[in-house]
Amino acid sequence: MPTLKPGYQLILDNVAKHIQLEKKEIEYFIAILQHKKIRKRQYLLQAGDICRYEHFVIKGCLRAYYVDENGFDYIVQFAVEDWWTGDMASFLTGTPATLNIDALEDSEVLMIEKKDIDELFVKVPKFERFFRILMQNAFVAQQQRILLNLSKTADERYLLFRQKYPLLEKRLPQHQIASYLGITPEFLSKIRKNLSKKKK
Amino acid sequence: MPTLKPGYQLILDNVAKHIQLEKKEIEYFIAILQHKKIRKRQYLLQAGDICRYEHFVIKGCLRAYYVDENGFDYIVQFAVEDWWTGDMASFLTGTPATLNIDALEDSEVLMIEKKDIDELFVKVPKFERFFRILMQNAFVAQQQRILLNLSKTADERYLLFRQKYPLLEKRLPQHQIASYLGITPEFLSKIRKNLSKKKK
DNA sequence: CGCGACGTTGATTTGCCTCAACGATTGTGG
DNA sequence: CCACAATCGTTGAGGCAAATCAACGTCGCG
Repeated sequence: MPTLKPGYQLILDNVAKHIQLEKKEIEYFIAILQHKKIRKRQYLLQAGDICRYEHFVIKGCLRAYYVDENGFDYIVQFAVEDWWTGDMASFLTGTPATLNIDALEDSEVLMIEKKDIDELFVKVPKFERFFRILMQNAFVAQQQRILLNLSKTADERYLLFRQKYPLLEKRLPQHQIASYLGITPEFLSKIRKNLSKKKK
Repeated sequence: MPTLKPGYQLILDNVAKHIQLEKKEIEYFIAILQHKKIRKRQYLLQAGDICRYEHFVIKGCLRAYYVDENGFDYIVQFAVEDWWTGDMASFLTGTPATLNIDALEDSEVLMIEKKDIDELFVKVPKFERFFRILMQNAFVAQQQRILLNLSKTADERYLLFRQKYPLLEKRLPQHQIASYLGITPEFLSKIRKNLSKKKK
């Protein structure tokens, strides 16, 4: 096989974690991928638009977030290299997105259009399995997050976040983490101050 | 076709919402279902055990919940007729469950064992699609719940819960709803008092 | 340079919890 | 069938976690 551009290798490896593809299937899959670069602060999706793609990040970092009526935003997901993102509700039903997705760094994604995925499911049913497994894992992770939000205090959640995503913790501005944890940036600052005190 | 017991018709209708089955496939599917009755207060699954089944509720009402180190419990899901439940993390990985599931009313479920589901996916690949869609919908619902927990106050969440699940709101004891919403029963009581005041 | 993004700190307020006491209802064993 | 306990909801006093608001320091960058 000719060597692929690095991003494409990343998505093939991602797929290969759950299903094995034939050469022909790989070619077909690669052919429906669309490559896109997004500059820092640029939108990949805006609330109100219809989300017609699933996105796989091959470079950089994105955030998916909801903006409430008062203009506050709440991050539902970060997506760095090797992660999938999108507004699933909008994608599935074709209704306007409630989420915004934008880039926190200059980024690149591979996108699959809905009609191509639907066709992919028919032509290569193994992908039904792949996305089922993807969704199951996401489901478990989200359930975990719901439980943490219900049962833990802010500093516990922050510590667990650091533990689970040490790389993200270093890579992201603090106020983005605060938004993900559901607390104010000021309060996160105070939490960190307390923690550094305790360490001594 | 001979008429089926009512619970079986319910699950077939549930499946039929997303995939169409041949007669043979229906028979095969029905054959792997296991029927079980659970009395009120009885466990369907206890934390620490391994969850080997997916459960479909055909009668009654169950709750899936996590108990923290201090003995407080947090409800992650209610399941009434026509809903699926289980501890997905345990089911997928074969590790001990972190969730408990028990019956809030005398209930009945149809269960599918993991090995039978795995075989089902191979013999009737359409079920990959079915569970993919099921998971996608669950994913969207959970994401919604995360957003509500992050962005809304307790009374807003309560009102939205009533709006979304009016039947559950009538059927469940208040303190179970409080646990689902992530507030204390006392505080829910005060919320309700305020709301009834405002209505006048 | 100057401005905007980011983080910190302190004073004050508030949403929700804790604890305790008290009815109402349910259910259960004697 | 009654007595008593357990479950469920309500109410109030007090406390704490986290939000709000405002001021200020520090970068990085156009």
